[in-house]
Amino acid sequence: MPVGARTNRGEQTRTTVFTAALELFRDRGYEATTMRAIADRAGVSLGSSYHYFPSKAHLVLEFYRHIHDLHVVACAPVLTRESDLRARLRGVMRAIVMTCEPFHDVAASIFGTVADPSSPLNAFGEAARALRQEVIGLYGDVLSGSDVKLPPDLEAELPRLLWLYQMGVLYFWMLDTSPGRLRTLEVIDETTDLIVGVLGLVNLAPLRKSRQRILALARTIAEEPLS
Amino acid sequence: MPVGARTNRGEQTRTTVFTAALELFRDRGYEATTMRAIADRAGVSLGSSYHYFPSKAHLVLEFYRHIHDLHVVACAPVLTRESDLRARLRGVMRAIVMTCEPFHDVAASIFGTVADPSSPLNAFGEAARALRQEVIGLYGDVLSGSDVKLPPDLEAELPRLLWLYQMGVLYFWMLDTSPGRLRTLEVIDETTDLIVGVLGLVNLAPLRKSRQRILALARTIAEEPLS
DNA sequence: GTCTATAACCGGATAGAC
DNA sequence: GTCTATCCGGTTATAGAC
Repeated sequence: MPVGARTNRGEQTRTTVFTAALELFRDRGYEATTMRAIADRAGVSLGSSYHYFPSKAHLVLEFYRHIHDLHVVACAPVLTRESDLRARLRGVMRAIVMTCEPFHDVAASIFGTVADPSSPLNAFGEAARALRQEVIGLYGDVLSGSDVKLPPDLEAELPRLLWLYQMGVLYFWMLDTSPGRLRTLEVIDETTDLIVGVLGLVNLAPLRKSRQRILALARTIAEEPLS
Repeated sequence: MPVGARTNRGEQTRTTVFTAALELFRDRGYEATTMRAIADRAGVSLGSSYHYFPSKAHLVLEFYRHIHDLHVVACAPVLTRESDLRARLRGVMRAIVMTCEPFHDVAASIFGTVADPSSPLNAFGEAARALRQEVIGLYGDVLSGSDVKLPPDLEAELPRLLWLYQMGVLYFWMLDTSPGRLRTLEVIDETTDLIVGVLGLVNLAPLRKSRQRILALARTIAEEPLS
C-alpha cells in the first residue's frame, strides 16, 4: 500500500471530523457540542476523533486556521486593487469580521480557548506560532503593497502590532451586540483612520525621539516568547 | 433564631470555602485543584461548596475581589503621598502586579475565566460589573487626586480607559517569564510615561479636533454593554 | 505503524432527601 | 444549609484491525 494513499485516507477522515465539528459548533454552539456528537456525525468512534484531534481545543485551532484561509481569500481583491494604506487596512479589517460573522454566536466560547493564557493553544503560545506568523505576514503584505514609505525599523515591527490590533477588533466584535454589528464597523473606520494618521506623522522631525522609544516599547511587548 | 446569626454562620462557611480554594489554587494551581479537594479542606461536602459558589468560576470572581481589596490597600500610601500623575499611575500599576505576584503561576489559568467572552463572569460582563466599577473608581481617584487639569469630557472617559490599560498590563504580566518580571516593570515605566506625555499634549489647540474624535471612539469602545 | 473502537476514569455540576 | 448519589462530557487506556 503506497504511503500516499494511507495518509490520504487519514487526511480525509480528519477533514470529515473537522467539518462535523464546524457544523455542530455553528448550529448548537461550542459548549453544547460534545465530542461524542462530533464523532457520531463524522461517523467515527469517539476514540478515533481523538486520534486526529488530541483535544477539543485542537479543533478550535483548526477552526482558526480555517478562518484565516477564508480571510486571505476575502482580502485578495482589495489587496490587489488598492494601494492606499487606509483602504487596504480597512478592507482587511472588514474582511476579517465579515469572514467571522457566520460564527458570531459561537465565537465567544471559542475565543475563550485562544485568549486563555494557560492554554498551550493560546494565541501567543507555541502551538499557534505557525498560524500567527501567517497572519502577521498578511499584515506585512498590507504594508508592503501600499504606497506609504515607512522607516525600516517601524516597518519591521508594525505587522505584529497590526496583528495585535486585529485581535483587539475581534474581541470587540465578539462582545458587540449592536444591530448589524454596526459599532464594530464604526470602530474599524475610526481606528484605521487613526492608525494611518499617526503613521503619517511618524516622519516629522520633532517626533523622531519619541518614535525610537515607542518602537523600543513595542519590541519589548511583542518580543518572543510573548508573541 | 435571629436572622443575623444564621447569616453570619453562612458568611463564615463561605469564607472558609473561599480560603481553602485560595490556598489550594496557590499551592497546586487552578486546574489541579478540584472542587472535591476544596470541599474537603474546608471541611464541608461537595454539595455544600456549591451552595456558596455556584461554579468554580464564581470562586475566581471572588478571587478577583480579594485581589482588588489588597490592591486598594497597597495603593493607599502612594495615592496619599503623591500628587504627580505619573508617580500616582506608576505606583498603582506597580502595586497591581506586586499584589498579584504570589499568584503568578496560577493567574494564567485563572485569567482564562475572566478573558473568556462567553463566560457570564468575564471582565466585561454583567456579573463583574460591581467589581469593575470599583476598579474604574480607583483610577478615577488616581486622576482626581493628581495635579493635572484635564478637560471634563476626557476626565469622564479616562478612568475606564485606564482600567482597560490595567487589564492589558496584567495580561502581559501573566505571559511574562523574564527573571524578576523585569519586562513588566519596564513596560509599566514606559507606558505610564507615554500616557502622561500624551495627556500633556491634549490641551494644545491644534489637537482639539483629534481629541474629539478619539474621545468619541473611546466612548464607542468602552460604552455599555461592552464595558 | 496507522487507524479504529470499546470501556473506563475523572472532575465539574445537579437532584433531591434530610 | 448540608449531605449523598448521580449525571454528563472531556479525556485516557488499551486492545485489536488493517
